[in-house]
Amino acid sequence: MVRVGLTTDRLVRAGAELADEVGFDQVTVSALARRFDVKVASLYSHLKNSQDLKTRIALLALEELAARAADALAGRAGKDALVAFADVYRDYARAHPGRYAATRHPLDPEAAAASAGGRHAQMTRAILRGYDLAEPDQTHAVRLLGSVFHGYVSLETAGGFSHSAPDPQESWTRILDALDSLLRNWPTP
Amino acid sequence: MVRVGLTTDRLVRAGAELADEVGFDQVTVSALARRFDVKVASLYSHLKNSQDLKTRIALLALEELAARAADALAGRAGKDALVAFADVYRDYARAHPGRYAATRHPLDPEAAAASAGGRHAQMTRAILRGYDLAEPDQTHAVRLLGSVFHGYVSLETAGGFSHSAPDPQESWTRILDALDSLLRNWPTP
DNA sequence: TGGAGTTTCCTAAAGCCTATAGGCAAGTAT
DNA sequence: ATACTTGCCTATAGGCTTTAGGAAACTCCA
Repeated sequence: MVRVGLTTDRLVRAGAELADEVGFDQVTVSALARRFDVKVASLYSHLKNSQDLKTRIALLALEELAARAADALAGRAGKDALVAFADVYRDYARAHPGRYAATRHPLDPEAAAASAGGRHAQMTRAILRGYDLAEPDQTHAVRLLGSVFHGYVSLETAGGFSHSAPDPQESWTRILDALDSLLRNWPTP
Repeated sequence: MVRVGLTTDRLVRAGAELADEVGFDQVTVSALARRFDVKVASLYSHLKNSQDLKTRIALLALEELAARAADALAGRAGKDALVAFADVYRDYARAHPGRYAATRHPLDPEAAAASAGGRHAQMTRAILRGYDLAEPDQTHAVRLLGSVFHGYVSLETAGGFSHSAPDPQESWTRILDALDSLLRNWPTP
């Protein structure tokens, strides 16, 4: 009996790769076992169950994304920061569609609390420091930015904009221009 | 042997209800058979397979949503139309989370072509007639609106805004105000 | 009205996935 | 070298999908 050296960490990282290749929904304990050339039951010493695997992949993806976003934000402000931050999301989703899908995986409250989710919100708020928005408008703007980033990336990766002019990159650029303009001229009722 | 009177249509409608109750991902041929108190194999005379069921539920939801949107748009223009249209999406997603999730289900090209997807895009364009946007900015704006609506609704139903002030309804209203303002002052590079 | 034909639902079975229990061997510590 | 722990195994059970083939219920026409 050869020991392959399975660990929870290796399994989760391989699961993330698998997600990018076949889609997050298609990530199964069976497929992962196949990838390590190991029997399925062996994985259950390292993973509680299938749900646990998916949750851990989601947390990994959220961490990765937060790290890239933090990196992109360093030393930038205003529109520069806005665009860099937005690009991180879009680029990550295009390079790692399965991982990105994982970030949309519903987390139970404890997992959510332990996740990088809070950092994402904090970074969005940091971007808004470059604009002049007081509460509660700042929160409204945080929610708007989150919606646009997630919505655009989600529709684009789902193929919603494919095969139709103009180029999605062009729309993305112009939408970020528009958001910048909107944040500088946020309407008060 | 009692005949229950299964038809593709009844199955799809029941599948949509099931989706709203247990989530679109949990819709299975087995669960549907259970609901009709019928053996699983019996459904395969009416449905090609599990994928077929999900696709049909997606098409049903897209139709319903398009019908409601068309209704909301009738006799409205400008911001009035924008808000009414957006509310249709949000209200539909909150009332029918499973069906809404179904509308995000990837469709193969033929199904997509036969779907109400095109009408949704057309209606978004119709809203923009109340604003002064020439191509390609109109398309950029269509994509922005689609992203915001889908993104916000998706994050909200995923619980992203729950248990945090301010009220999501308030953010929604202010975001629509902001979009209206943005569309009236669309920046040109 | 009484088949003939069609439709609807059934049983049976195979394949894949999740999950648990219990066992043996490879590594580790004394 | 022996005892302990850990890692991966076999075996098993239950659920979902899908196909094949059969029998009962409905329909339609002579």
